[in-house]
Amino acid sequence: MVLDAYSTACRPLPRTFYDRDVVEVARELLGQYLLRSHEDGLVGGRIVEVEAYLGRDDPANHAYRGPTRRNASMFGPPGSAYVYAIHSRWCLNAVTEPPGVPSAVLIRAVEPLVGLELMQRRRRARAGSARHAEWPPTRDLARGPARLCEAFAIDRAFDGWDLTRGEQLWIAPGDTGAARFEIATSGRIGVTSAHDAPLRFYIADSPLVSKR
DNA sequence: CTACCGATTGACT
DNA sequence: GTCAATCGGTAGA
Repeated sequence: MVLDAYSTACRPLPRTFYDRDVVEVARELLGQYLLRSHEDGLVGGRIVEVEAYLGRDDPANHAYRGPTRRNASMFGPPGSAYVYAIHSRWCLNAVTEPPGVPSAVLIRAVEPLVGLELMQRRRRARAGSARHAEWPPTRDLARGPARLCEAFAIDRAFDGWDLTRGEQLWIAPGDTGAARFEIATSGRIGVTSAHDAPLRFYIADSPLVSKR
């Protein structure tokens, strides 16, 4: 029945999902669905690329030197969002492990599935008008952590948001049965320290990851 | 208050 | 592959 399928697909992952080792959560977030409801409409897609930021001894983590105003939500409960700005753009993380442990998973790329037109309108709105009508191509709508936030209308207002509420912004179970896809691993993108730590994970055969 | 820098992107060679 | 726009966060005077 359609409604059953819809409500199942939209039920948020529980807090226990996030209350585990950050690397474990990062790998298991691959294949789950990121959803965003808004008065303008619903957008959603499959998470295909993530990075883990460790709660201890990770110099690339924003919380490495202790709590600040910006990283406060990383110290909050598992299942919270940590949204930060870089170069005038927003990026989304899911906070993991018990409160006080500042670990989080950066969502780096989503395969757009629902609300493609709305995503494109939002992306074009920021980029301005001097562009070809086909821009951006569907595969680029949410490929990259800041593009994804643009397409999903995620900004500072969602810093600290409870992703387990199932409202406005949440993550729902996806197509994650064992052996559905292979997970590839690499160093994290863009970081200036701990560049080689194997903490980036992506769906191996996806053409939608932000870099190869 | 000022100075520096970045978990990025888009344009360009 | 290279490079700069652009601005919030942070550290330090």
